[in-house]
Amino acid sequence: MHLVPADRADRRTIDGHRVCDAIAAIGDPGHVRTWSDRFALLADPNRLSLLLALHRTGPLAVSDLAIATGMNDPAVSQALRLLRAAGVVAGEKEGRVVRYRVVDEAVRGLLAQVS
Amino acid sequence: MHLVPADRADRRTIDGHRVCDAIAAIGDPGHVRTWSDRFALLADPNRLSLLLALHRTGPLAVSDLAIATGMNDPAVSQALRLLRAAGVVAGEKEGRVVRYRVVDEAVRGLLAQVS
DNA sequence: TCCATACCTGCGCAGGTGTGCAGCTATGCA
DNA sequence: TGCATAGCTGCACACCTGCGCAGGTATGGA
Repeated sequence: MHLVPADRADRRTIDGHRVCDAIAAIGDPGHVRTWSDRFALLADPNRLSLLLALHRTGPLAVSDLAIATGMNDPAVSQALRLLRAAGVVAGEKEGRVVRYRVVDEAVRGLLAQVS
Repeated sequence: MHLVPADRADRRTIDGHRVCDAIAAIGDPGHVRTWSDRFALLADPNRLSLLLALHRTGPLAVSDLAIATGMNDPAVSQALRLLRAAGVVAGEKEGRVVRYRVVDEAVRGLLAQVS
């Protein structure tokens, strides 16, 4: 199998066959991108705190999240907007209170690994 | 239990008791930081590609990683330096070839979730 | 000794990201 | 109707990060 793209087929390899294995292991670039984007959402301490709180204690209001994390309201709001745009959390409006929860299965799997 | 720090004890809560649950759920800030740093290492498509290649095909040389990912050598080198400084990968020198592998258990767990 | 190779490092730039501030919208109650 | 509260948004700023380029170090062979 020659999985090496033509534009770099002339470069010297150390272990030629393992290069092909590596390319197969990496797989679809779009898929890799999807996962790196997911990891990026968890890469901020504030966002990770929000997600851990939501994941382990269930639906929470924005104000309560702000108090629990020590962030101020706009910061929480913007973080949740980002997470909502990515489909990681969803908010349910009850009167003037919005309670958020984690809805992405892949992210829940990652949060479960945070011991 | 009153887990809310004094500096924000006067703020209004929506669900008072759940705030305490949330604070307990978040846990030690240092621990959260450790994990967000870990996620940050996986948040770059190039670094994630390198780690997936190393994780699924075993030890690989820098040049081969460069060919497999389409990066050029300095970029691979710098990425590996970052990962090595974080204790995620380790390199073994054989002559003038350095083969890297993933040595961090937590990261291996995360990589295993990348289906 | 000389050279090619494998890898590493420093530097500078472009691009993205988190945050605070001020102000806006919308809901509920008196 | 008037007001306080919950939440959202826009903007400007400082900060960080990834990358390419050029050049440096170390190993192995002619």
